[in-house]
Amino acid sequence: MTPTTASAKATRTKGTTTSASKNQNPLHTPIIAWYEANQRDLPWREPGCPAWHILISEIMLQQTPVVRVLPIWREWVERWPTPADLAQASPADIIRAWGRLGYPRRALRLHAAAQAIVEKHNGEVPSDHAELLALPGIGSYTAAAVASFAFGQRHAVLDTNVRRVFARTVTGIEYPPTAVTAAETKLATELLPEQRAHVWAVAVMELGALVCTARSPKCAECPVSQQCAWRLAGSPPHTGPARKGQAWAGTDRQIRGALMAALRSSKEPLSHPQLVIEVPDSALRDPNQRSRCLSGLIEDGLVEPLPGDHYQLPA
DNA sequence: CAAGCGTGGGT
DNA sequence: TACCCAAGCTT
Repeated sequence: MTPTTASAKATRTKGTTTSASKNQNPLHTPIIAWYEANQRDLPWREPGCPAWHILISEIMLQQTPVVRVLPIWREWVERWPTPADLAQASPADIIRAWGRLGYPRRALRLHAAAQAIVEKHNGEVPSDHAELLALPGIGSYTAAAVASFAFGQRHAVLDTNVRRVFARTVTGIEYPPTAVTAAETKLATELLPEQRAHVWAVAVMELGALVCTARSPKCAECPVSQQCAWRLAGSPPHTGPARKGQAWAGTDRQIRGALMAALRSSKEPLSHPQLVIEVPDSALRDPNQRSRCLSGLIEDGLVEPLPGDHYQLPA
């Protein structure tokens, strides 16, 4: 690995007025201490891990569990160690290497991000939050995460884990709102310590991932259970509308997944009849849905149509 | 801005 | 067994 980055590049200047121990919210010390003792040994957290490799991990981890990301991430950083390497790869290779991680449009966006990094940033992952945010597939969370974890900067990193930890410990509710609210962003910003904010960010995330979990939180192991507003309120259950689960059976999403799985595993272009065999019964009975999904995949750049009603992954 | 977008393990 | 949900982004 080429250590082009790391916390050493922290752009923030060191403490000015307040000392680290003074005037900070009471969650900081116990959560960071807990993190130092309990953090997982993840490869993208190793010192000197290149910003590009960290960026890859963040994209892969969007809505995807760590255990599923690990082997694919290792394959990618070895195969495409720099943005320039990925920028030159073919979509078909990238989509196949993405495997069954899910949401394959992420792979395409990462490809596009690599090309933008080559063309606009001289092949180096930008450290500026706004420049990160402008890259394809990078939104508010990922921009803050890369700026924090790859460059040691100070940003409010608000992912689903952090939102849940703050909802419970500070706001006193079991689950955060469906969508990120201005109040949550404000709170996360206010809680940001002056020093080592990137450590605070990853520590809160880790606490949410390992202890303050969505279901069956391990409060007995929590370093801040004694000051958790939700616990102190008697752990009241979530009120309000039930969070709607994602439909799956019979949806376009299922059909798209089946079509992509068929095309990934085939070395040759597939005819339309061959594709039909691969999709679930629900779509067999609905040619409209099939064609809609295929068109959508082509529109997304995930499938390339060939003459004679054949299809393949984009060359 | 709510809906759409994959996949598979946990409970 | 059926949900639930996992380091979100885009339109």
